[in-house]
Amino acid sequence: MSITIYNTLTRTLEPLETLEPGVVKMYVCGVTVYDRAHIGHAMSAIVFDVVRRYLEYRGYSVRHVVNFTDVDDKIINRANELGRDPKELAETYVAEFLEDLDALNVKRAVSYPRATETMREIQQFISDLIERDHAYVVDGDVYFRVATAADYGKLSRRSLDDMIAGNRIGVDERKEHPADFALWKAAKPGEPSWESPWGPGRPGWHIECSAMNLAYLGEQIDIHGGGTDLIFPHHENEIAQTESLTGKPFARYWMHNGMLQIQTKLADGTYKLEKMSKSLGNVVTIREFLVTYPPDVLRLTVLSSSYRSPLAFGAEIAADQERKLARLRSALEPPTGDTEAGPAVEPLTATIESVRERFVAAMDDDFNTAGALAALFDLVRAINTARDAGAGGAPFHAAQATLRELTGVLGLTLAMPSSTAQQAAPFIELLVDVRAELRKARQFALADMLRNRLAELGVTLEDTPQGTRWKVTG
RNA sequence: GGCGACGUAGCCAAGUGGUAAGGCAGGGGUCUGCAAAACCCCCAUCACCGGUUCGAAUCCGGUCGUCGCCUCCA
Repeated sequence: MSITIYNTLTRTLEPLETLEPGVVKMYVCGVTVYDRAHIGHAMSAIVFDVVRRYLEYRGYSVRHVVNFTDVDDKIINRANELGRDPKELAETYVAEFLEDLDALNVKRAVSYPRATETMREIQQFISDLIERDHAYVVDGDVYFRVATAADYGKLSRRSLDDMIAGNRIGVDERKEHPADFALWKAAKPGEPSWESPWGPGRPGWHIECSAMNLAYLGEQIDIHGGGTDLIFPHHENEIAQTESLTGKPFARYWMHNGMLQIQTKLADGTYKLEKMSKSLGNVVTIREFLVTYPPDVLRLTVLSSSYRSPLAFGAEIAADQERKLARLRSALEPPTGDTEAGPAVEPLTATIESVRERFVAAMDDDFNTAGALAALFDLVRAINTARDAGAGGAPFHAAQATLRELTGVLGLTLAMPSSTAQQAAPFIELLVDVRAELRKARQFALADMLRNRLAELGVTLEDTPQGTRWKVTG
């Protein structure tokens, strides 16, 4: 069995065949750093983090590159509003975003090139396109000549005729074709600019990704990723630029994640989905999210559905995911017996291998994380059942190790929520001991009061035959 | 208007020709001083209409609905 990937370019599922055996060159479009990143950005990062982790699990070495667009109108406008330097502002958001990714357990890419630090390569790329008549200069701007790009529109399935027909009023008349797009923009007064053969200016958005791919990964790559909103024009234009220059197919597999949407419950009990946008005032930044929920909650939400579909998110969904997480963690509770053979253990041992097979089969099928999770939940049940039956020792721990390993491939930490709990632990244990004495003395009213008060503080007590366990849930 | 994606139980959702995974919520049990957790059992015919087929959630056509994109500059 091999890994199959849904390729937006062909709209089909294709087996993964890398350019170089055992190596996957993967480029994912990052963010324009003009504001704090939101959970939609996080979704995309998580999706491709899981792709990377799984490819690594299957033995590939993944050369993962993610860009930061750090010069752009939105950044300049924002910097002007705040009275700050655009580059300095952008780097602030870069640093914040990288911290967010760490908090979300997203593995860092191999490199994070910035547009402003790839300027020489970008200019070279543009020069080469001009030289080959794929681009032209007008008043210090440089435009890509779309008519010269073979198969322009093949990714987004549009034709140049459609684009002319559907064009809005006010097309720049200096452009040869309405669909021609800027490779280089002449500087306006007060804007950050770089010297170039065409005069001072800055790069267009699309060219930076083409140039970075060429500089960091070469003429051809295996996987190019991003959100579905980038299919047109961004990725379409990247293809036009790169393939016009190299004459070779650019990315073998184009992967696109669906957009995150906000679900809200209406007064009449029904639900509605909306895109997350500033105008609707429903943007949730990663920072805001992490104040309320553990990072695994967002990851589990992403994993629960297909990466290609729109992702619903809201308070109710997050609460569901938290309970799912608790269930996954329940299988990591220690054994209560030590039976290592016989009917208490045999079903568990059999389950381990079948679960791993189902996990791999699901993930091989275009990273079907929801199917993979279903297999893991069956392992959870098998472990809990075996524990109830008295299983322990090596077979039991092997099952738990498998669960940890496979959830780890998905990037879940299964960590308990609080770190402050560590400091409170001695005090909680003191109360648990006192309560144990009360129960022994059959002072149940007082014992229950202790349990209830601790619950209000976010500490849950569970009485088991082996004694009382406590965990932080708040 | 154009291009594309999608519509599976209260919620999230897997499943692309052979009679619906998984999780949450809900109901009933076991266990427990009572709980909690865990375990067992129950809970859908796949937006609608028509067609192809021995057989369709799964293929084709249509209807309704949801979502994304339709370019910076303007």
